[in-house]
Amino acid sequence: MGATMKDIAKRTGLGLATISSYLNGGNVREKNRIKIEEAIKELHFEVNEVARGLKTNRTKTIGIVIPELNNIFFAEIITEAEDILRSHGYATMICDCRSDTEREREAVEFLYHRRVDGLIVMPTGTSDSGFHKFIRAGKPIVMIDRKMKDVCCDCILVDNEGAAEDAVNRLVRAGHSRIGMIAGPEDVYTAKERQRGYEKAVRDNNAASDEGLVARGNYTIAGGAAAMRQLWENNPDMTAVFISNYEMTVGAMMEINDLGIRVPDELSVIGFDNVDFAKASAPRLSIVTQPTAKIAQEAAETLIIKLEGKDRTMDVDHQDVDGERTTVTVTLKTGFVEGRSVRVLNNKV
Amino acid sequence: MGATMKDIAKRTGLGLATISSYLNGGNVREKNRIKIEEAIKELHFEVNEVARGLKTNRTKTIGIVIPELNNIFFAEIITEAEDILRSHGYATMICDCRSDTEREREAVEFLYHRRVDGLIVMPTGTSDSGFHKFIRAGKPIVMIDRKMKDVCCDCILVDNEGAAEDAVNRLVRAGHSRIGMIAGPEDVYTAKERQRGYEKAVRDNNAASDEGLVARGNYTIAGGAAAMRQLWENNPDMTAVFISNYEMTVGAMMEINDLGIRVPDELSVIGFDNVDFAKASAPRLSIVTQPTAKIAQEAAETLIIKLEGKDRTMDVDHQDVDGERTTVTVTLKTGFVEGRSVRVLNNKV
DNA sequence: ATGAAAGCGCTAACAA
DNA sequence: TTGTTAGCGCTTTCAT
Repeated sequence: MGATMKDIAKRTGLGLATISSYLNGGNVREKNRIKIEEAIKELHFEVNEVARGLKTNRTKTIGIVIPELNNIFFAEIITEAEDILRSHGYATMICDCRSDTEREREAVEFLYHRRVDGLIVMPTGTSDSGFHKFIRAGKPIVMIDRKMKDVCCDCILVDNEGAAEDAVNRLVRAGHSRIGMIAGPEDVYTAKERQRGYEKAVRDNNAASDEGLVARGNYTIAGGAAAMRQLWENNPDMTAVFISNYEMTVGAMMEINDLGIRVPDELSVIGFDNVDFAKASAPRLSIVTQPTAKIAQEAAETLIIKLEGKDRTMDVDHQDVDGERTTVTVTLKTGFVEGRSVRVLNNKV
Repeated sequence: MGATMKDIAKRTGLGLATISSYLNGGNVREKNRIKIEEAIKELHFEVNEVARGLKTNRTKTIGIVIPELNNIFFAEIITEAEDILRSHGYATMICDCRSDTEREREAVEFLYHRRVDGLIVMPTGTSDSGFHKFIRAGKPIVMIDRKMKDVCCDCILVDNEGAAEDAVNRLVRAGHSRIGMIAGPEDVYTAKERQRGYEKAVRDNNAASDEGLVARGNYTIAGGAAAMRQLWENNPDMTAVFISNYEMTVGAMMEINDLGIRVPDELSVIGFDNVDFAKASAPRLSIVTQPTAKIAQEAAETLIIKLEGKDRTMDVDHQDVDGERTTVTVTLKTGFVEGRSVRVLNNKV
């Protein structure tokens, strides 16, 4: 179909190596450069990245594995990461595994077959879904949001514990002491951390710490709604609630509306993650926000450095005990957007 | 790194062709089949899709170009499409062009270089962003959501006009006659269609049709908010409003809350697209919904048929005047989710 | 059913 | 700097 380097060589009377050198930024005599450029234009030549990939054993493609693409938190990260990667010449193959461990394993396998150069993963399960294959092949992995003990790779995390602690502290400073929490699944890394932050703040402030004040919502809308109802029914004296992810925030708000609970008069609320949703709620919700753009940026750049710097970074002090390159764990700070969903009960503030 | 077909050949004492035949589902003597399978297992052989792609000139990869990935409507479509494509062995390369025509052109170019087999596009601009290259190369394109006159490809559309008309008719049947609309950008296909539907319904029902009843919100949250304010201030007698996409629905709700407008007592509202948001609003919003899964399914399947059926479908009655394969345009029906945001003013219902 | 060999479009080592 | 040549791992004739 399209013209090949051979065609350019023939057309210009030059050798293949010269064309290749030109295409890869090597030195070519001015005169020849012009000839080549003319030929390229006339023949509509475009490098065949597939052939190049076969030869170099690098596809310039990154695999991304995420739990849910139609989840604003993940989608924002992907958007940004894809943008950065593409600007560096990397294509991204995205696989949505619908929060299913088995699908995650399949996706990793699929991407391995496709010979992607590296992986960005927000792991769903706690077990190795085939990541070791990549590690063994010397292909870098960056994990986002969750950390896995037995996989040696870079991690970009968020200070979930601190975020939850801060949210609860705000409620305490506003005078609340019976504060509920809608927690995520017990087996999810971020959920555990957020719950730990809540518990720490409750403890440190001598706030009420009944078991009944924590309801589990499983990070889903329906779960958030059910948890909200449960909290409300079991804790007549609860004056505030902290909801620990976006989906559950949506679900809780649905339930709050259905139950006719007045926010913040009857119940103060701090939610999670989605500024737009928070603003569109009545009243505007106070929420913890995650630095999605920053996460994506760190992930993409970490990966690119590993990929491009392979030759340079092999000196001794960049290696760890196993002789592998050192891995980095970055923990980013969360933000907070003030709304009108927290009632001030006293003047401690 | 990994084992190649050659290794399998050596190991089994068979020829390359036999291995290839086995891998591609050809006939292989039982005895040899077993030998091959053993060797594959022992050597951890995995087909190199890159090499295969170079040889066959098919990468088994589909490019997807969308305006915004962090837009729930598009994200839902992508999720579903990616799933279907992957189950057929196709990888997807997603490019988010941030609703920018120039970025869209770059993305199409990028994907062309990557030699993707086909394209799924939700076009941002009105001009050909390099699609002709694909058409010329015989690579199929499926357009979603918007149609472009000068690009010959399959289209999966939604009955936007009908959806808007239906929404307004519902308001009319509830007794409203001064109905506002928050419209999208003048140059966007779907926006024009939705506006046409509104206008048709207004006309057919002899409802008020002042120019001032249509405000333009540009499909953004901020735009929706501004448009809502404008409508409210300029139309003291307006009793209902139809908002024609999701982002503007969010923006309008923000503004409605800020202005303290009571829904549906003071203003009836019909929004667009996101069921979760609609349910989490107070009161629950009535909205037009789009069949995202169906759209994705139609798009993915249309593309796969074109791709796999290339040899079979070349008979005469599948060709159009240009000698190209016929193109299909599918128009899907929208749905409607009833909330509590429409006040019934009479008993026409 | 199987083997031998050519070649997809590119890069890279070596020679000139 | 430039040309020659040998593969990268696979599919695909063409024989056998």
